[in-house]
Amino acid sequence: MGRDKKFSTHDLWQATHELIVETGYQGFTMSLLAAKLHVSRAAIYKHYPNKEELLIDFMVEKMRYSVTLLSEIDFTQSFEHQLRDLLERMFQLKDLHQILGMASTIEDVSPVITEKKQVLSAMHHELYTPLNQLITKGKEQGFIDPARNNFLLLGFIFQTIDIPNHAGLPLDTFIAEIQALILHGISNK
Amino acid sequence: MGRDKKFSTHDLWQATHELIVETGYQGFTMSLLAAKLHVSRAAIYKHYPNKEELLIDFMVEKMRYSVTLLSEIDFTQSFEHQLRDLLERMFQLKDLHQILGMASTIEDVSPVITEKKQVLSAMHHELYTPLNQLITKGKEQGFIDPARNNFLLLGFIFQTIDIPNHAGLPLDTFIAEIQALILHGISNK
DNA sequence: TTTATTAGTTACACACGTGTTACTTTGGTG
DNA sequence: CACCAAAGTAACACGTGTGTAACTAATAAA
Repeated sequence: MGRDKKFSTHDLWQATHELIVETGYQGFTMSLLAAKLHVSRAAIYKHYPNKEELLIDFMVEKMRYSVTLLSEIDFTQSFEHQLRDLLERMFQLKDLHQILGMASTIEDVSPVITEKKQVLSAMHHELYTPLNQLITKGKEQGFIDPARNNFLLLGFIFQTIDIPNHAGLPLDTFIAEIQALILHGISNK
Repeated sequence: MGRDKKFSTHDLWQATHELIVETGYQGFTMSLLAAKLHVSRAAIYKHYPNKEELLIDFMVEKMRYSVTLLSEIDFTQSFEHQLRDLLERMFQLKDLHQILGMASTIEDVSPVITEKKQVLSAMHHELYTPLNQLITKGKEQGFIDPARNNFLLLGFIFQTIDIPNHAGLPLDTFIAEIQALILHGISNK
């Protein structure tokens, strides 16, 4: 019963994704989102009681996808192939990574939000485990000095993913270059 | 003549710096700034006609300092010492780096702003030159493969500076670790 | 001590963001 | 066809941010 919807849940997440990438968390407004969906602001409030709950649900959704994507890596591969596989997957998640970084800045306007922020934070750790496993493997197989701090290596890889492609290299060579930088730094081999 | 000022230009830049680090560009308001200076909002408008001009002047000021600091590097040092020197100086500029990244998001509310944004952008290139010189030196002295793209190496070094120190390492060892990562990546030597 | 000048404050008008309420539209069901 | 329920809209109250104008306070010079 009732009349037809003007936008689906999928439309909503799509528009939210675009808008948050375009304007950032602070610039994200319900008016802009409504405009993107060709709908009045109040229509969105029929589905979500406030902006914060909408955004946190969006992030949980994206996080779920990210965790799945990274956990699907084939661990039987060699260290180097596994690294390459991981990098390619992390590249797919590039803007998600920054979006998810905004999660902590969402205001705790209701207990529901506080709760879901903790869920997100837990999933964030889950996201790191495939990367951690890779580092462990690298240490075992002699690619990485076991004395090295895992947090540091993790941070290093995450930061390296975000290098801007100012040179305009094709994606394949760009990823290959980044892999080389991660493995051997700027030094001549 | 006239009465005593309640805040100096130095106070203003200090408060602006603190506030923009605390709240980010979007969260920066004249009310918060005024509160930090223990002054009414209107008092600041006696010095600056609007928020944008204040922020762009602040950034030009900071940029000038950054360019000077990086240009003071001793180029007679060895490649590795010069890199270390550079890294230490870039660490001093850590929050400045992110602040200056916000420059492009300042709205062009007046032609003065558009003009100063271009000045900032030009100084941004100046900031890169010491780094570029270092890379060139590294290529000449055989530390770096000359075929490698300078933009990529530059981006790599800039990103690496921003690795979060989650492990809580002391600054000295942290910088040393980062230098090692830049030079040789995660690989065992 | 009077006065000019500069610094600062209070109060206003305006714009825009949020969330709610009362109303309208639209489609299936008895 | 009547009417009910879901979906949507318009309009309101409220908060907060910006920039301005009229007023007040303090200090140095005449």
